[in-house]
Amino acid sequence: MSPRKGSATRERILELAEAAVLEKGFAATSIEELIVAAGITKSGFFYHFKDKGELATALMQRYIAHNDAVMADIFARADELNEDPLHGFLVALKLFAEMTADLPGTHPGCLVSAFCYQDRLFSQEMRDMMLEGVSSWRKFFLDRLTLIAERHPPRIKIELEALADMANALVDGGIIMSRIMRDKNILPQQIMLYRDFVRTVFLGT
Amino acid sequence: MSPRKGSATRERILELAEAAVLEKGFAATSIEELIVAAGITKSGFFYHFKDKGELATALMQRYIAHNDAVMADIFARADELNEDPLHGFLVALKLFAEMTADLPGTHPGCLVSAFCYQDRLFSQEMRDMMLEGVSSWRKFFLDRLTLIAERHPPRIKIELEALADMANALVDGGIIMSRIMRDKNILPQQIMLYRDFVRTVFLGT
DNA sequence: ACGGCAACTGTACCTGTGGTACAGTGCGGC
DNA sequence: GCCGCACTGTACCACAGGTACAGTTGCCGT
Repeated sequence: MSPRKGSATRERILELAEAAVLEKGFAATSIEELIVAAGITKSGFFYHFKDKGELATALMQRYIAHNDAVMADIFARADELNEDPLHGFLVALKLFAEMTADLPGTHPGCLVSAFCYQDRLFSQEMRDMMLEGVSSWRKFFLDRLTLIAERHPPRIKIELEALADMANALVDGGIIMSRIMRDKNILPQQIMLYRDFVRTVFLGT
Repeated sequence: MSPRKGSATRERILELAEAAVLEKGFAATSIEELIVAAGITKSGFFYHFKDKGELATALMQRYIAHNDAVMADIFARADELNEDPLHGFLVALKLFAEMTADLPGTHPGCLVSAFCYQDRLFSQEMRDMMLEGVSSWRKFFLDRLTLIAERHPPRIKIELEALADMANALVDGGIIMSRIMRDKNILPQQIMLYRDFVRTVFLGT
């Protein structure tokens, strides 16, 4: 998208904006504060983004790409150490839980959750991106669960699609709970509970 | 037309506001549109709420109270039919899942989730109310799970507090997934999955 | 060395939303 | 008949988002 040598400014704005949006919400994040923090002018901002909606779109694009990369990395590391897809999955979930537990404060938040209750503020493109992102995460988990189910027949009747969605739901829900209860342990705890459930489904109690 | 004392208007504003806020977000809901829909003037609005923040607070108060009532009702109905606390819990979860499945469209949404990513917009009072509400839901589930664990020793090592939080996380996460995927079945599915997990924890596979 | 273009700055001005201030009004109950 | 609740009407303000557009700066290829 930027064929030229980089506008580091654009990236800096996105970085600042993501932190601000996750901390206090999109509407409460003013362009004014972003340009002050980034050390540019209003004109400079609108040079990079034609309006606030375009900032949101860019933010989501970046977020989904980054998230995909982090996920892929965790699962790759876990799989290196494991033959069995189930054990690889369980290790990955543990790594993920540890990663979120090791964050200095509570998890910064999920942009998708942050935007989903205000999506009328944004374009259709935004909604499609969110759908795309979540669908790809679902597919990622579903593929993995399907592979696992081949080797380890589920001990209870279960929809693998729903079990895949559960990971997403529990992470987003866990972040929300962490924020509201001001307790950073809730998210890693919920991830470990999901892990317990998956293990139980495929290995029994 | 019996516009008795006590302001029906205030309630009408809250009703309209809740629907609008859940549909498109708090920031995207203007006072202007609310007063047009409610058939009052701006002055009328500010007679009832000193500012938009107070509307938010009233909205949350109402939401939590309503939610508590619905929950209490479901569990009361489920318990009427069951001696065993576990079976009562499982029946209640099924009733809850059916209730959400029977909604005409997707679930209208959870105000707590909707507000949690923009809580800097609101007062400390707001954040305390949300904490209070979620804490009481946690306690509600935890008390129940504790009762269950006395009769049915858990088959796997598990923190009952985390299992209680899981219900909240999964509902909020499930609603978010339903919205993003535009699939009203995800929420009831996730509730049933939680039910499967609880059953498995206390009864085994 | 020079022209061109990306990446800005500066100034001016407009709109919508939230919010304040306060005087006035209709009507139901005592 | 008059008190006061639940409003209406008018006027006015601040600020965020946004438009418009002319000007500036510095790196890049030729």
